[in-house]
Amino acid sequence: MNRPGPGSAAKAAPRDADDMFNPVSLARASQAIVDQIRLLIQDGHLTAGERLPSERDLCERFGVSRVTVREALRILEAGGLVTVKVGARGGAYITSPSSDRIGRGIEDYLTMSPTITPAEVTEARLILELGIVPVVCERATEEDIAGLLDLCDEADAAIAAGTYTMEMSAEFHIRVARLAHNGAIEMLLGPFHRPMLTSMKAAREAAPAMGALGVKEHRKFVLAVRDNDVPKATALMKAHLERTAARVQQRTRTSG
Amino acid sequence: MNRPGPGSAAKAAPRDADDMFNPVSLARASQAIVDQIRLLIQDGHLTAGERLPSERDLCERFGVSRVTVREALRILEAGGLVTVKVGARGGAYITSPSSDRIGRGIEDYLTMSPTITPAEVTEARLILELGIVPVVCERATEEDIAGLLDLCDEADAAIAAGTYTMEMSAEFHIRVARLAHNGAIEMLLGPFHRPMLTSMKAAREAAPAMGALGVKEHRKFVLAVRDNDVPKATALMKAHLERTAARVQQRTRTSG
DNA sequence: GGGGACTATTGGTCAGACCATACTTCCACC
DNA sequence: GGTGGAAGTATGGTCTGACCAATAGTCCCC
Repeated sequence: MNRPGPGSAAKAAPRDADDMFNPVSLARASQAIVDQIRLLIQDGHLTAGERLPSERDLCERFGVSRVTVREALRILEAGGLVTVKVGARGGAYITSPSSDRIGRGIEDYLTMSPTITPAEVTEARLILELGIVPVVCERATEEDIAGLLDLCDEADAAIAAGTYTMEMSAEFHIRVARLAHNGAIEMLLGPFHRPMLTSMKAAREAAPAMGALGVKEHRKFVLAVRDNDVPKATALMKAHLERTAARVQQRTRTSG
Repeated sequence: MNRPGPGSAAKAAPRDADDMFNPVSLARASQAIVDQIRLLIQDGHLTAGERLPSERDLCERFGVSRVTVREALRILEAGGLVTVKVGARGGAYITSPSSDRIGRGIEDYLTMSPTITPAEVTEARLILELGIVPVVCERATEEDIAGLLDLCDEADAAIAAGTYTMEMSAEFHIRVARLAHNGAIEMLLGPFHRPMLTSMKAAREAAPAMGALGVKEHRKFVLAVRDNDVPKATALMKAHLERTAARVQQRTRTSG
């Protein structure tokens, strides 16, 4: 492998006037590789399940060292575009981003972006959870309803035993979201629950009786869904979420 | 630095019974570092703007080589948790994930997940865009309305000149989303437009007159928002989006 | 014919080195 | 004394060559 100077490998290497003007390559070689592979995936030249050449192969093809290739793979892996397996027949396999991975990204954003207030997060969640109610009413099956009611029963038992947690409440909402039978919605809504949880845990300890009320509201909502009563179900969910939101807001003193 | 064998640096190194049972460390040292730093950020020990030690410092602290530290930084960078600057006073700075970065992740997911059909994406978009209408009506200022009307004028002119593109349509919807004045919603809704675009571009060429109708609908929607007529604005947007969705569905032959 | 050892492939890591970049300091010159 | 450029320094970006660890396939022996 020719070596035009380690640090300038990512550069244009303006050897002469012939290839002097076309380059404008990125600052980082690894990023350039990521962009290339990313494009190949988007254009369908690489599809899920396919296997990239080995790292040592990619080195030669891209004309960079293994370190650089590996950094590119780490970036792609972090984005959920490939998964890397070790051992013979191992390597980087093209894969579809998973809901979990994207969800964690959204979660990070909701949690740590300074420009987003808890009030905004709550509002966004409200819009999503209310928006799916018609879809949920339309698509919920008998088993779905029964499953939700079982969950309510468990929650009641937990409250009686004093073991009810916010996780169980979140579980209910996640299950409801799943009834929309829409992966995109499930992916968008999932990340909202974990951050909520942390900010609500303390609140619940201050007012443990609220949990019982929450479960009551959950149950009434399920019954409305069973009756296919969209307006009632929407109103119930709205009241439930807004009451919850008020508690969060009370604690976190948001500016919104 | 002691060197217990390169490949086993990430392992538990079960030297004797004393520390034999606590480990269960990750397969990859770089991932372990990512998890550690991630936790520090979440727990507030590292806040946005702070600077991590230099790569060479981190090597010593974690007891790994620079390659490993760098891979960890690439992963964190891909997740938008740090940005790396070069030169003196450079290094890894803790940063909040940007809307763009997360948006691209969502976009990847919507585009490439095999479990998500175009119909689901369309439905999710419908729920979001309809859900924000009340908020938009409530918060839109005079300038906001004027800006949207200007955009409609430009679109009309472009149609007359035959230069109207789907990008301009998407721009309208993005601007509307921004009127919700909610960063979370903007972040969630943004990624929906680019994938739509690609699947709609061809459709428009098949029916160029549709563009004019779309702009008409845009304008009527803006006027409804100006009048604070939530039901009317919602109905208009619903009809507009469903007509668009029908076109997409017609082309992509989704199973949903 | 089946099970275990061997081998090849491939990712994971290390060590040390060099270059490119950007900030800091300081000195010479005006 | 102020200013602009030159040298110094800290830091990321990359390269090289090597070894270890994990895994799948193969082959040999029982």
